[in-house]
Amino acid sequence: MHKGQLSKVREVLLEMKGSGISLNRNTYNILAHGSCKLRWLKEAAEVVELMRANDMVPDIWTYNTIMTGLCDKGKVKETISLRDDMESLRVMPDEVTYNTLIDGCFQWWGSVEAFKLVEEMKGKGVKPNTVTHNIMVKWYCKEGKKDEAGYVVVKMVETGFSLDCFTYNTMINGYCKAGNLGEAFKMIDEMGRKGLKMDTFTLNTIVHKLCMEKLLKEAYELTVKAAKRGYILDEVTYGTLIIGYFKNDQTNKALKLWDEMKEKGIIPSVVTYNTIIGGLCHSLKTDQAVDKLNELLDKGLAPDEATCNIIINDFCWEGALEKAFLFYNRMVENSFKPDVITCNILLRGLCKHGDMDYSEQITNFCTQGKYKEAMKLFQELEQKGVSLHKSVYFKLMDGLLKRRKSISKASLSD
DNA sequence: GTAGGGTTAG
Repeated sequence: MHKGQLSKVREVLLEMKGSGISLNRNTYNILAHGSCKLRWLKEAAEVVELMRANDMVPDIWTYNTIMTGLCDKGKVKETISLRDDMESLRVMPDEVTYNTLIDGCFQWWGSVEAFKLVEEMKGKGVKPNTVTHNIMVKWYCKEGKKDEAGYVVVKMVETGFSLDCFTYNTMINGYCKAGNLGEAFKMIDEMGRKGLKMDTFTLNTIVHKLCMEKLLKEAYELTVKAAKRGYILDEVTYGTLIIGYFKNDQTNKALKLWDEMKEKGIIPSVVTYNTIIGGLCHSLKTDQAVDKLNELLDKGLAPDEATCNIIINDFCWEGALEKAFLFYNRMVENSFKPDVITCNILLRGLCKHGDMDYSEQITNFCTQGKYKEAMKLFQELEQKGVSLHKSVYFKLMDGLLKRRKSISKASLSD
């Protein structure tokens, strides 16, 4: 559904309600779902208010849907307070509620808080299921804690849960990221022995690892073989290969794959557009990158944070810092949310030009994880009226972001 | 009509 269409749906529904036609719960839930998919969180929250104003109790689907939208955007606090709301209406959180919350918590707040939620879940008699375990395996893998991930898997089997494709793909990805391709292939064998067929996710994980190892020919041939055997290649498969070829300066092959993908009728999403735009920038083919950016816009797709970061990075790389900041500021005005990557891109650009005396000291503190000391020095210098290089702000923000502290837009645009 | 796996930017 397009944004315009959903607006229309909302309009008509509100009109119907206004003329006394009552809407049922499903109608509201579909509206909540559509709003979340478009990341219209305010509108999604309004659905609950609307339901309550019409003496209708939102159900578990309403809440779970909205909570997923909130967690995706990092609004964990709001999600938790929604959990309290639902409980007070006697809509009891279920496995889906907790799994959503736990995964969001791992992503935005870190594992300590996430595990508290796992305990809370158990305490309330909601039993962790395969999905809960898969979430834990995923985050242990991301944190490089192989043993802990393995322990969760053992525990899973012991408690009677069978491993599914998600579990295997998570572990295969974990092994690939840890540089252990051999173990990843062993997992694929094990999948087969257990009667689980590897899928496009498995394939893409392996293709990505091969590309990272510069084994482009092997990666490509694997996809050809897989396609012949009936596996579906999707935009991620192509995107992965395209990046691989760009990074190894085989621009023509990358562009050929882009065409091949489109010939197959695969419609690239914004992420895949980002890969081609980034690749073309990397190959100094800025004009062609702009063409692809325009194509993205023509298709009615919205550029995202990564698109902005890619463009800012390209300006910085060319040494066009003014353009980079001009673009950055314009985008911030247009609701672009800079993240730690934006900070690093600009920092790297600025470091090439600025006076690094104090910034180096603060950077050192940050590198050592001594954010308190870094902040103290920063404040002292500020009080003394020492004008600090912009990069210092970015480095500090980087540190603060890494500690998962929230950061205000105001302090970023200083 | 709700939760978990794979691609991009430093």
